[in-house]
Amino acid sequence: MEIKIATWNVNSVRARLPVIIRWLNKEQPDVLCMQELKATNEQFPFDVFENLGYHCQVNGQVRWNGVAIISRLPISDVETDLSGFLPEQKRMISASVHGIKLINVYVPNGGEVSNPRFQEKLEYYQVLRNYALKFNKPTIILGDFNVAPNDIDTHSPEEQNGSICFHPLEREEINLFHSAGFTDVFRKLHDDEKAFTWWDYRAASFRRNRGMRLDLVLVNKAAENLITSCVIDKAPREWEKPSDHTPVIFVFKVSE
DNA sequence: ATGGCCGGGAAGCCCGGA
Repeated sequence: MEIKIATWNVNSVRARLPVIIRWLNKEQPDVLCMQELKATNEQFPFDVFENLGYHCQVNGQVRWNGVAIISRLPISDVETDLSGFLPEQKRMISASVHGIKLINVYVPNGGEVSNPRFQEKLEYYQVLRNYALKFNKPTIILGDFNVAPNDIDTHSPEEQNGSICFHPLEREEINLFHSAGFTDVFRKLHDDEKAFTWWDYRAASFRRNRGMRLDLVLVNKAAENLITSCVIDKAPREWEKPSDHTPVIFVFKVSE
């Protein structure tokens, strides 16, 4: 049996609802992890997704942030507390689906490198890593990491080096995930493909393909060899009223 | 060749995003 899982920063679940529905109908994922809901739990359109056959687990807040897991398979062991870190910012929801631990994250952007929020962003990676290491089962951290890990993951590495989402200190945090046993599965399966998941709304960035690969799927050793594919679906970035991010889809093979 | 956006909540602007 194969489970099709996706991650997508939708940039407002309410503004994006027609695009999300169209995409679910096209791709038929078993699980979709969403970030940047920009909605409270009360504002989340449960009925729409439930009518499409999805159970919904939501960690929302007013105006900013917010994450959700929707799944056609049963969801259990839901957690929304990331070790007590930044409790007022709803950026994480984890759950078990068919024996797999999914940790859905929206890492802080950090503002500018000079901003105090940048240090908070660096700390977020460390807290997330320690949180992920506590699960003794196939574990997948997926979502918007707000960093392009390497030169190949951004449009102009020389010009962007040191700026937000491509700072050496941020990229080093991704290396520390690797040291902790987590593999960037898209990069493992496509070692020389320059592919992006985000393009700025401004400056015709999508048409000029000035993007970054900010949305990652990191898997531990117990999960690594069970993933048979991982692709970036650029299609919904071309649709009317798109998110500035596009989905990353992977397939997980399970027994029975 | 170049680059001028988008969303929410409160209010007719501001903050945040990356």
